[in-house]
Amino acid sequence: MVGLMINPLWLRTFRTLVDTGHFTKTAEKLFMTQPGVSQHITKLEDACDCALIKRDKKRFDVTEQGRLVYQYACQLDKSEEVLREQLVSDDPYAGKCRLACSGSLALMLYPKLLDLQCQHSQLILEVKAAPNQQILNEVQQGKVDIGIVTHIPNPALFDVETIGHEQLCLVLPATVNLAKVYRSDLLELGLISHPDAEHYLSLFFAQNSETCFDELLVSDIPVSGSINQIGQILEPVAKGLGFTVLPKSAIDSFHAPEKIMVFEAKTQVIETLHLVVKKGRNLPARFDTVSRKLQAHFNMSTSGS
Amino acid sequence: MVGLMINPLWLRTFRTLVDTGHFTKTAEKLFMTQPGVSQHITKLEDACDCALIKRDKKRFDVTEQGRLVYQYACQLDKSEEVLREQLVSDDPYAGKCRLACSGSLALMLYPKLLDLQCQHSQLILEVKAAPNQQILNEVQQGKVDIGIVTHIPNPALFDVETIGHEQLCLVLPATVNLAKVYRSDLLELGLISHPDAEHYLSLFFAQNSETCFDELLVSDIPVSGSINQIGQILEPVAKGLGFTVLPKSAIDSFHAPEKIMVFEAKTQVIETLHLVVKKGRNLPARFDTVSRKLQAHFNMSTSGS
DNA sequence: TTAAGTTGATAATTATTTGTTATGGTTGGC
DNA sequence: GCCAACCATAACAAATAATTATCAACTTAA
Repeated sequence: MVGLMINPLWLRTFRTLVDTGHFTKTAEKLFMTQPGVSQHITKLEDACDCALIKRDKKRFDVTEQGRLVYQYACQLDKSEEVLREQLVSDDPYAGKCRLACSGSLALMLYPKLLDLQCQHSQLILEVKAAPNQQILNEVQQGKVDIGIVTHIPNPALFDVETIGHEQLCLVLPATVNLAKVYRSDLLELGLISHPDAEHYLSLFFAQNSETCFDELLVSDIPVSGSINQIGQILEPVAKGLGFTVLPKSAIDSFHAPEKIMVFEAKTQVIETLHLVVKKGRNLPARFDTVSRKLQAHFNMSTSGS
Repeated sequence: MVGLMINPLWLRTFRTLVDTGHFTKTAEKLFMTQPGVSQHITKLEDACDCALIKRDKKRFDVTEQGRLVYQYACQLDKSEEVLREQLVSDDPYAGKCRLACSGSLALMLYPKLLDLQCQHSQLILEVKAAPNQQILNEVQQGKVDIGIVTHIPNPALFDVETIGHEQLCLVLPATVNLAKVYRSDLLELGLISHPDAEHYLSLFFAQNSETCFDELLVSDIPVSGSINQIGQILEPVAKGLGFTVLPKSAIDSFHAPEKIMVFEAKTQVIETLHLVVKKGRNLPARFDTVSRKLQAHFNMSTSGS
């Protein structure tokens, strides 16, 4: 490791030295004395470990390395200016937005968000599919900026806002083909599990406990398969290997709907979606843009269905 | 203007602080004391004129601005590393090469040099067409790295190397169509001038003084037009508006050769091409690459014709 | 709840760095 | 050849940075 770091002050001096071609004029321009300029150049040359100018009598030529350093100095200047601009301006259409949500939501939302990114190419969207608890953790740790979860978290740690609803459906293989589904059917088939399966299922049972699934516990159901890729969850179901629970939106996009059967529950199981942000964090303007886009989506889909 | 400049040392501290999440650990890692870390962060925040971390009891969260500055720090780190690499390595296939030569040479050489750039995309070629004297000036001032000129300049100021030859030709409108051209013809037509026309013409007269152009002086010839774009010089000649002198290579590429007539002089007028570099400047390796390419071109064209 | 042990902020002091003045050696113009 | 301009070096003063010492707030464990 080299002891010296390149000091931007030296770079500024070097830059004006190259521009003016005179040590004395550089000193004047930068409101410093001539020996100061000499010293800055010496320091910079030490830090770069090479000659930046070739001193020839009274004149000097910029060396090859000097040119590179000059270029670097210009670039640095520019970068810092850009940074300063970024620091003060809160551009609603530029910057990175990191969102975490369930796989099924990601499937729905990412295309919408990419539309937004197409309109504003400076707006970078990063969507991560994760189970509820992980979303909360990552929001808390600052690994993502906003999360969408299905139950209201600790209000001491998060700022929460409701943004939409999702209907949960029980999906079985089409081969089952029953008018009514009993607990024995589920126990026989087994669950095709996924990151949110247990949570969804417990909601389902809770709201339908007095119909066909009397007193069924999630822990009673054997797991007959598992996959954490939203697009593939229904594959084993279509093959008759088990059942699962998923939001309606995720089922609608399945490529072979004739091979699965969606069970119509007595009472619809609706899950509320909450936008969560780490408590006390005031997000920059671009998150409003994204948030508005999300809300537009959910308003449209609820009024549309 | 903001008083404080962003110090890379503060940035390094900030970066490790964000990475570790602890002031104390940062201090250990950077072989400094804990108050030093605190001070660096404070300084950096002052320089950025905004909070970079949000102190919450013992923990802290990186603010939006903090993220930007962190990103900036990483970028800076990378840049400096790249610079240091560039400073030590003398890559024969990367960097900028600025060449100045006559317009006709540029016409010939630039495509060849672009071939080189296609092979090595890091090698940036900048070719500038200029008259002889300007080339020498710019080489001297360091505005271009190498020049190609047609007469040997002051050896105290330049390092010179011969790299090739060019035949000069007198070009007249095809309508003239004479077996022999006399001084009166030239005086009547007038010269279509271009940056090197006077120089070329004086060479021509000097070597053919005892044939048809007895004692003709360049200053005697009226100028009937002028253009500094090599590709367009022959247009007025083709239209019968005047004559000019050009290197053979430039004439060969004219789109309407039937409208012009190249005068066959008694003694061929050959001009020697010299590669010039500012005296004492030792060029980096990439100039060897370019120089070799140039030499290959001239060797090929002389052996080929 | 309290006591011990961390952790980060602040103040005071010391060390280092930076910038200035003073000075001298070359160079180039007249 | 002399004078003025220019840059380098040295010595010193000013400013800055790092350290030690200390304190307050929180965490953990008894």
